[in-house]
Amino acid sequence: MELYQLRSFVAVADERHFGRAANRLHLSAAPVSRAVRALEAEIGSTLFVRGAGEVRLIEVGAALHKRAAEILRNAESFGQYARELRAAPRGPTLGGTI
Amino acid sequence: MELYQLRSFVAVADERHFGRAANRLHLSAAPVSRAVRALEAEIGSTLFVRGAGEVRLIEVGAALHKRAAEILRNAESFGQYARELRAAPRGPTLGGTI
DNA sequence: AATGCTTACGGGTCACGTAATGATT
DNA sequence: AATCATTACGTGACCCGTAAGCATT
Repeated sequence: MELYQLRSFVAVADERHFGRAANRLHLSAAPVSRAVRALEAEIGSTLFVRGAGEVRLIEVGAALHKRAAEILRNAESFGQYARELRAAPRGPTLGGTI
Repeated sequence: MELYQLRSFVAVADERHFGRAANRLHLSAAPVSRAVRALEAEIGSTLFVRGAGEVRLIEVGAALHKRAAEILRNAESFGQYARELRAAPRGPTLGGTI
């Protein structure tokens, strides 16, 4: 499992549409579909029902959506925090000079 | 930023040694070094001091280590939770039949 | 000289985009 | 017919391992 798969999963879950999810990720629809398929294969269960002109989360997918979104938020927060620390890299190295 | 980079970062931080981190990840030392280097480049700051026969986290690295480990734990938990849900996929689809 | 991190190099995997296909309205 | 997800196909990026380089002890 990799973050790019979770990004596609969450984007589709939010947009309820593979095309819009792809636009949001600056990708074409094909890799988004593949990423979700790969995640579903790894999990062993589908996450969406595709049909009726709508993409909808099934129960398993809805439960995992919250967790996936949390992981992505943490990952984004990680990068943001890192940049903040870089802006203020005051203080000695851990354990003193090496 | 991708999970494989965080895996290398956390492994090196835990082991304080690129070689042992590589063994733990079933990789050679080279890709571990590259993954950490890439993360450091993306962040804009080094994370370790290499030298004196020891690898040690600097302050920035220590702060990010905790966050990175948490992300990896969440990612692992995600997979585990997914398998649990697959084992008991009872219940209707969200919003009823499509 | 020995240990260990890093960089160079070549190869194989895989994620991407375009285009064709299938399914549904 | 139109829309949309999926699959096929070729290409480019990139991650990996091996090997050479460099620093420190």
